[in-house]
Amino acid sequence: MRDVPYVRRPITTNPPNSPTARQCHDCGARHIGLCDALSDDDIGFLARVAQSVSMPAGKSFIEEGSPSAYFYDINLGDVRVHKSLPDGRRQITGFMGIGHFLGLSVSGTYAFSAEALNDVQLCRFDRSSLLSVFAEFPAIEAKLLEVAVHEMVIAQEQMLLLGRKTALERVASFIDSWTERHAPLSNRPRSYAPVTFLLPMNRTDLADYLGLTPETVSRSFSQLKRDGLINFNNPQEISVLQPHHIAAMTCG
Amino acid sequence: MRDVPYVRRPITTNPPNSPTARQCHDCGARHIGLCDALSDDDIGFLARVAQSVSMPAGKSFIEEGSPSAYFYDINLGDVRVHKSLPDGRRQITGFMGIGHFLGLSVSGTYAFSAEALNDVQLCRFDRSSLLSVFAEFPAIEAKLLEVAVHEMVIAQEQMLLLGRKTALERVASFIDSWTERHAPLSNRPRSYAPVTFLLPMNRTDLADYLGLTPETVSRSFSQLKRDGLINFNNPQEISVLQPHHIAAMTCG
DNA sequence: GCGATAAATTGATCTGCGTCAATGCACGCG
DNA sequence: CGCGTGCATTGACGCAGATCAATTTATCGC
Repeated sequence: MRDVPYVRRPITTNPPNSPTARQCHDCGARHIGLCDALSDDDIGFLARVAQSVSMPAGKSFIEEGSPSAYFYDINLGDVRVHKSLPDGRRQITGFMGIGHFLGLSVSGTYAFSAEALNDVQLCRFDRSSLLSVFAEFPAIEAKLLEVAVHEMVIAQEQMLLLGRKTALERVASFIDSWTERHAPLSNRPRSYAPVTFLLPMNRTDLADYLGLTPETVSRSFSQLKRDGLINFNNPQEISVLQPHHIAAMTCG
Repeated sequence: MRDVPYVRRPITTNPPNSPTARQCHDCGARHIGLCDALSDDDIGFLARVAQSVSMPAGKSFIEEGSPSAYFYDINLGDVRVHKSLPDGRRQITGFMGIGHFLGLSVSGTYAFSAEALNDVQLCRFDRSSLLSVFAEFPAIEAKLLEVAVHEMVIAQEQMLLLGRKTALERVASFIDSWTERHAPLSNRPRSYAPVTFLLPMNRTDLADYLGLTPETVSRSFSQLKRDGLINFNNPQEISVLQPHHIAAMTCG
């Protein structure tokens, strides 16, 4: 535990379940998102101040309004982020996967809630540890800014979707972005080849993400099935038969 | 022009209309937003690499999809930021005022357009200048991250509004946030006192911001008038007669 | 494999907001 | 001062998507 190869200065004692540098090297998020900004040498420092925690499917680990004690980086699994109104209406603001960070806060309390969609492994930093990481690695803070700017671009696209797109366009936009997530155009042997993947969220989650009802999401899926653009082997497993047609329906 | 008091190293020659350090000191945004992160001594550096530019009302100065050559900080006036679909549907993602920054980009092209709502003065940095500012003042980059995180919180609130609020709740939310902008609770003699201010945007802009039509915005305003919660001296000048009632209608 | 349970789908109906159209109102200009 | 132009408001009507309800399908424990 103590023999991490590259410790510049002591910050805190190693928490009991802290990952070793080895663990960081093997981490699913090693070359995605934030950690990609660090060299193999520097990654050891991170291992000193990070705690590895896991969450069972369904577990809520960030509560809107509670003190923002921790900062997280997703190592494995999928997470649902949302805001709620007092009467229970819910808006899911994003589905986060491996390499995404969560929990930065200026106000001192979380502005959103987060739940595990499936079994999730997280890299956890407490507030003070995070500050020491920033102090030691300005590259991390710069990378974080870069990521935040990118999140902002995605948020603006989602506002366009929620404010101005039709139900069918919303569903098509969702399918399109998840097709891209699972099979980037650059990686596809033929750009128009069908792609099959699993959706970690249910129809209600999808509705709360797209500003619709579960019924309307289902009807839109059915229409796309009827038109031969997609197919479902089961409600979780979607086959995008005509990715380019779906992309054309997103309206930008 | 050349005798700015605090130059650490030469970066570029001074552009012809660069503000002097004096100008930075007198700037409307000196103690708002980004520049607030700098000391009086350090602000001179900024003056070396910044250009002061002004835009007439209605002028578009950022075009979605064009190369992100510049970064802006608003010194005076109001700006409308939006994204569009190919068929002309528009979503305004924000109305920015003094001290707001605009134009950070990761991809190299702007993800949104921006127009002056009234006569606007901007502090402009080109890409390379901005990088030199970051290198010289890590505090600016840290502050930028803080601001970006805050923007993200606001964006998530807007997604909640667009996805899940009724027309009346959307309009009330807008009035509430602009009441807060013009007369923060902390500054008000009595928290429930009426507040009057000017709206720099028209009903169509408002509709494109709230995901509604101008007619629905107008009808919602009329209902709030009928209920005695607001009044209009003219379509631009709103009096919020019962700020606490309006706040209660935003539903969070 | 077989029932129990929850989720997804489909159908019927309703409604909030959009659409279309007319009127009101303010400001600028000859 | 009156007229024209553009925005805001108000009214009448229609429809996309919500709501309510029934049916089908997937999953899981036994």
